[in-house]
Amino acid sequence: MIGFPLWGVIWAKNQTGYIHTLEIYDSMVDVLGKRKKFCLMWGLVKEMELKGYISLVTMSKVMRRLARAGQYEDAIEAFRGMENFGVSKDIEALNTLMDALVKEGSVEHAHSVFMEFKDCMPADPRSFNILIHGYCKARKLDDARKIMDEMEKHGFQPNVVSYSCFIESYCKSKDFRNANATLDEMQEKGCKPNVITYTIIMLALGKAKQVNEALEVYDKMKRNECVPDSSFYSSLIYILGQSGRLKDAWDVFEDMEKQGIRRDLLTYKTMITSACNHSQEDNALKLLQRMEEDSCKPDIQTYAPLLKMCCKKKRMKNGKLEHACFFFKETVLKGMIPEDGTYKMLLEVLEKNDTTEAKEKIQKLMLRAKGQNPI
DNA sequence: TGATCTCGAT
Repeated sequence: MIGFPLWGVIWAKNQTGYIHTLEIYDSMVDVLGKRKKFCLMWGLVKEMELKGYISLVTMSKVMRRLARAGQYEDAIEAFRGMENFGVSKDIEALNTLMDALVKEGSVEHAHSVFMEFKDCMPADPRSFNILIHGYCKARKLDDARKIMDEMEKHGFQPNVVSYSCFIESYCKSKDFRNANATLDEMQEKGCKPNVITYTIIMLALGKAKQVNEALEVYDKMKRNECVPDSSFYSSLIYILGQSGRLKDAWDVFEDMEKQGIRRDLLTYKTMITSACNHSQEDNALKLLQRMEEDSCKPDIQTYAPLLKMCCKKKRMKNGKLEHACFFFKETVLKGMIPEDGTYKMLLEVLEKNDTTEAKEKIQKLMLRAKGQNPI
């Protein structure tokens, strides 16, 4: 019924810890959907139905995968037939469908399905925000505003999420004047911006090379007694690193502990990338060690900048080359596939240095990485 | 809990 590699995935997941049978089934549905094996996916859903295993989580995976494949109508059909599988077709389920349609690129389908069902299930603030998000993402601000008016007509005040969507849209088009105007407007209406709102503006300003303005957002946030989180700090470190203020980036990184904010994978990745971009190899390596001690598991993007930094040095000394090979090996041993570009770069350097043995090792590792990958 | 996220070179 189900191919062998899929069981490999389940087995691998089980190795990482206890998973409830239900979760195993749900993740199988997700994997089949990811591979676009929709016939098998539906077969599994039917099997789950007999065992009474289907929940909204299952159906949301089904709808999300169908939407991702561009099969929007099929995703909507899955919602229509949801009750046949014993999952209630309520506003929560509709919101899940709309969210999947919006995130996979069709706010139009989300809107039409909303119009179809709004009379039989009362919309909640989330329903409206999902559509506002969709239209803002598609840069259709007039449509987003119409949804916001509709939201108010239904007796819901636009909240921090609604406003943040508009702010993000303005930021994407570098219209910081309107982004700030919206920030003022929401406060006038008694809606407090939160850490996500501030992160959106600060990061956008930083990316637009307006570093001082970005740091002003940080001050504004502190004045409004909004507490930063690890995502916010990661964005701040990113901006400081990008603008060449590596010392400040390090200060923020070290300060997090004092503020009682845990450094997560993103924080480490950002700091490692900053260190690599400034060719601080030793510090980058120390960070890698520190993150392991901090029980933070590196992923493929953690090694990419390290590998790149090592390969970049055209006339690489032996020590550096060893490091590069080490990062490559770590990537593969952790079950990830190094990027093709990095792979070619490393091979090129090894060739120049006339190290055939190491080159063969890397080639073998790459084969292993590709063969090991079940998806 | 609906909104943010580090992927660079073109």
